[in-house]
Amino acid sequence: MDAIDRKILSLLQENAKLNTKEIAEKVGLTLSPTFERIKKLEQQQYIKGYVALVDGGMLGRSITVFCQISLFKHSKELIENFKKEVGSLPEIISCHHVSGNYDFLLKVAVSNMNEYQNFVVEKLSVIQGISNMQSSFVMEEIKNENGWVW
Amino acid sequence: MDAIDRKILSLLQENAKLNTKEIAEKVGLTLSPTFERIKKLEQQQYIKGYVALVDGGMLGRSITVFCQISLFKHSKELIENFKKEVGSLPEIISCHHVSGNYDFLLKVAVSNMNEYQNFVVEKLSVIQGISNMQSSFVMEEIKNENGWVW
DNA sequence: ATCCATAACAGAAATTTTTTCGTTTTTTAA
DNA sequence: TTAAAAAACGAAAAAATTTCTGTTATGGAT
Repeated sequence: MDAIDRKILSLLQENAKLNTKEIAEKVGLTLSPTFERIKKLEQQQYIKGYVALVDGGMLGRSITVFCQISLFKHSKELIENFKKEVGSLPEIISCHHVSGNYDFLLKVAVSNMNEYQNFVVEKLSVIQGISNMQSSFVMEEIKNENGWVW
Repeated sequence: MDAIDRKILSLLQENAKLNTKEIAEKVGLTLSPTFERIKKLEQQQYIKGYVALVDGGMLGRSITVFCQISLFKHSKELIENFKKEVGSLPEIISCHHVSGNYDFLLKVAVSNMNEYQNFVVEKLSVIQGISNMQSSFVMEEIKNENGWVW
């Protein structure tokens, strides 16, 4: 893992459709060593996978909400249960267990308010152990990198 | 945009390395129409791009923090300035302008506490207009989909 | 029922990309 | 300084993808 490897990661996390030749040019190597480096980065799992970025808005998934969740108490049982439920709800884009004023931060995406209400009332609030919930509606996405290399 | 297109999006957002042949099999079409559909989805920007998912932890980017930011007042000038500054800070993975108890939610990734302190003191707090800041450290990432199709 | 437009099909050709391999260069350590 | 290891190189092959045909099927509208 040297500077060239990082450069390769940085390029691929921007645009995974770059082919080996193009990457080779950009990092200043020829095809073969570049190819070997990429394969190695994949094998070693520096690269976890390749995905297409889909425009949620174009599919009508236009409302995004961040929900702060607090549990009654921090028992292992409640936490494990909460994690399990989160995994099964497709409306939940991301979920982080955090320290601080609340316990979990959810990012939720739905098509409309009705769907959001339904999500909260029927799916989220029925999870046991939740003591408090606070929603912040996203008005604008200013930045959303998926990159970790720069 | 029909059910087959959505299936294609769903497959590609999981794994962009699937080739046309494999996708064709999974959606029950042959190569040519599948190929045309994918190209169309790209042209119409349902697919915004293809990226490699890089393991931040393996690169030492091991601390993730969510920061809630409040501004003194919601003037256009302050907001525009804040957005501009956010764009130039690579530690900020994402930034959303939200409604509710605070104005902006940042996701920040750094290598260690020292770097975080430096980020807060030297880069974030110097942005004009910030009245309040609250940090929540991520203890566990329970879910982090980049998908919008299911 | 028939026509039209759209979508799917099958196959082949052209192009590009990936992969491999032997050789050369560079780096590292003794 | 020299020997061993690692990395880079260049070229060729193998494989896969893209692109292009012309044909057939499907679905709606008249």
